[in-house]
Amino acid sequence: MSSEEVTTRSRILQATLSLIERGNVAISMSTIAKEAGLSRQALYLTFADKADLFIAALRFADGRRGIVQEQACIRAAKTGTDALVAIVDLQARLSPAYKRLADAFELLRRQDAAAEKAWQDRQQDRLEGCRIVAARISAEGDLRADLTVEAAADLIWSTTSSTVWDDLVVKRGWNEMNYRTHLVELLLSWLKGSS
Amino acid sequence: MSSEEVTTRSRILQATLSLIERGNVAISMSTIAKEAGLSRQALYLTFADKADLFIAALRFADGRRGIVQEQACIRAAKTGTDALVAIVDLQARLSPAYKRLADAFELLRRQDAAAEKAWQDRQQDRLEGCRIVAARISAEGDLRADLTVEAAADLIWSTTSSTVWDDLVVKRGWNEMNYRTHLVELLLSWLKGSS
DNA sequence: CCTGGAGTTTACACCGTGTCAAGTGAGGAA
DNA sequence: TTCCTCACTTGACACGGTGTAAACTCCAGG
Repeated sequence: MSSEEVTTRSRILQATLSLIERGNVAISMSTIAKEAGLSRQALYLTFADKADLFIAALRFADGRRGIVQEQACIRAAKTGTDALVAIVDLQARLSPAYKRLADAFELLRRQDAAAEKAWQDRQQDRLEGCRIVAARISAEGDLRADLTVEAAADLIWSTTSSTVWDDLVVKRGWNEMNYRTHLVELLLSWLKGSS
Repeated sequence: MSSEEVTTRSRILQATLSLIERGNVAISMSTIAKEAGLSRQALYLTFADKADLFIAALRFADGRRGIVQEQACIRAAKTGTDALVAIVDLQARLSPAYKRLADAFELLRRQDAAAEKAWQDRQQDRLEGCRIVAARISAEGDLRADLTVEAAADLIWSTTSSTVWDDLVVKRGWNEMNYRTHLVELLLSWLKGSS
């Protein structure tokens, strides 16, 4: 179970992620096979189908970055407000790579229920993180009285999505600094409420 | 040029939109032809290719709803703040149909430059609307001093996207009322700024 | 009458996915 | 050494999607 072990499986996953991260959008099984130095058929010896391969690639990518560890950092923040900053921060750092993965999954999700589920599970994890932070802010008395923790979590979750990141940073050319400060301001002014 | 005229072209476009709005995601030329009561080849007599057809369908949909008229309503609002409410309101009403169109375009945009451009043009129109509203809010002295009109417009634009609407209303089950009040609060508290 | 336009059928080339059958080659066990 | 097995290769196929082409039908207008 050494993480450095080079199995055929890991070579395929590496090749897949390499293609995804290179921004190559239409990725065929042939392309992946070529990238991994294998025949197209060899992919089907390890993975049931394309969706199966991509789901494995998703988990592989999550494992390679320390997603769990990153999320622990959010939990370790001193206050709920700091945790919110950490969420925005994490999103600013991870979104470039995430966006590519999301794009690669876009086609597959519509056709394959398992791929859709894998993607939703991942979103669910992020939502769970947002919920915890919203609960902390509430517990610390920083949440406007007329907001529920649920509503706060949902809105934090949706505004810190990689789609919004893409709109602002990629499409509108914001730099990372602007993204972080403005998103934190946006959410905090709403959560704490004073107007 | 009667808008009620039933040409082959309009029958094809109707059929296409009907399939898109029915939530049918994988739409093939065969399916459209069947829906329109024509042979698959007939589609190619009117449209160069699938992207061409979908771009026409996009414009057709925009024309059928009075998009231009709707946007005039935003301009007609008494204050910049009212205009912002109108934007959120419009988005709440149009997003269900928009989201379907966006999904149908998702696949095409990656492959066809013209389809990508048509979609971007449309996004650009909405951004332009946000810019005008941001400028009005600024002119009326309601914009926080440390915010530029550009930044305000960008953030209004990205948080009122149909993706955020989908996240909140479809995925998180918000009702229209919640979506509208919370989004307006979110944006106004940030724009006017007091914390 | 006959011509052209709109639409039809049938066929093809090309590509992507997924399956199948037969072959190869290297390493381990007897 | 021989034999077996496992991982992998090659080549073929069915299926479905896009886009092109040729030939046929049908009908209205000159």
